[in-house]
Amino acid sequence: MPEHPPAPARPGLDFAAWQAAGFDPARCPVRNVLDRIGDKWSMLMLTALAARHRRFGELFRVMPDISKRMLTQTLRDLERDGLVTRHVFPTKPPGVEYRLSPLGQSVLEPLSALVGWADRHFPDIEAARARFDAAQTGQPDTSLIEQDAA
Amino acid sequence: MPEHPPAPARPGLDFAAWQAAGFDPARCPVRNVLDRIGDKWSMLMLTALAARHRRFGELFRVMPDISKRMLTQTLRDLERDGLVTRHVFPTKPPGVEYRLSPLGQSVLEPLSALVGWADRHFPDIEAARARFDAAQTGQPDTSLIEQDAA
DNA sequence: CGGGATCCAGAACGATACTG
DNA sequence: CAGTATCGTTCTGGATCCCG
Repeated sequence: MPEHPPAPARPGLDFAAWQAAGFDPARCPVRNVLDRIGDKWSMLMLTALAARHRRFGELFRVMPDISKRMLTQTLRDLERDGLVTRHVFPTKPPGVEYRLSPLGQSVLEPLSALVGWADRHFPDIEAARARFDAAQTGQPDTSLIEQDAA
Repeated sequence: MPEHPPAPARPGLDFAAWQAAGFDPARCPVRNVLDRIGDKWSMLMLTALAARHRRFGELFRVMPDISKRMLTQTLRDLERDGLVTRHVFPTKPPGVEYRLSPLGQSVLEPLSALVGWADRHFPDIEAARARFDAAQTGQPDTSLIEQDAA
């Protein structure tokens, strides 16, 4: 395999125009959204709430290794961003239920695309990591040095 | 049940089956992938390389507020995972060029879906944040307390 | 049961200086 | 030009205790 062309500018992607427009580092939507769902638990939380609403305690069973602190905080943050709604039942021991809002439902679609990609290509990534790490401990493998500049 | 249905289990989403299968917390593909592109710069880096390959110095211009350290580290991590490839030209001052690998190209599609969602719904999120923060500083707004348990 | 408050360890990140 | 090395800071998240 010689090498892939210098990036064919795939159709349907407006990345070029998007980032060439010169974004403001601070109020970039991608930053804002990624800072939310990019943390350790938010994405898992959204998938946990995708099928149906859950009680606080239920979420512990679904997410085995989360701490109570992070469970609360993640839910608060998602609630603040309008992705989940909180419903309190003033019963004997109080019960609290969390649901995805319509906005939260709408993020499931792009999210499922990413999850699907992760599932399909995770073996590739693991293989790439193994190759890379092996190349570091062994000889540097200079086979991909180019011969001429652009 | 008078309120909106308990999550209609949207078509095309296998979240229920996926997370109900009882994932292993450690080797969960989502965790692994999110730990990579979920950091501060990886996603921006991928979009910067989407249109065409770039030199190291070019990436500074595209990403105004990244530090040299993080630029290097992010590129290394992406290279390790096989998403970008590194091409060295042994010219007078050495030149290094970064490209998306085929694997890296393939992630642009789910990524663009997420970026598109972020762009479209960012106003909604900002509005939700404003509402939430206003409710905290003002009176707690108990209007959404339910009247009966499940 | 469903939290909040506090403390602390480690990871992520930025700034700076030095190198081939 | 394209990094590496080191340091210091900030941020994240886990543990623990307390409360209605």
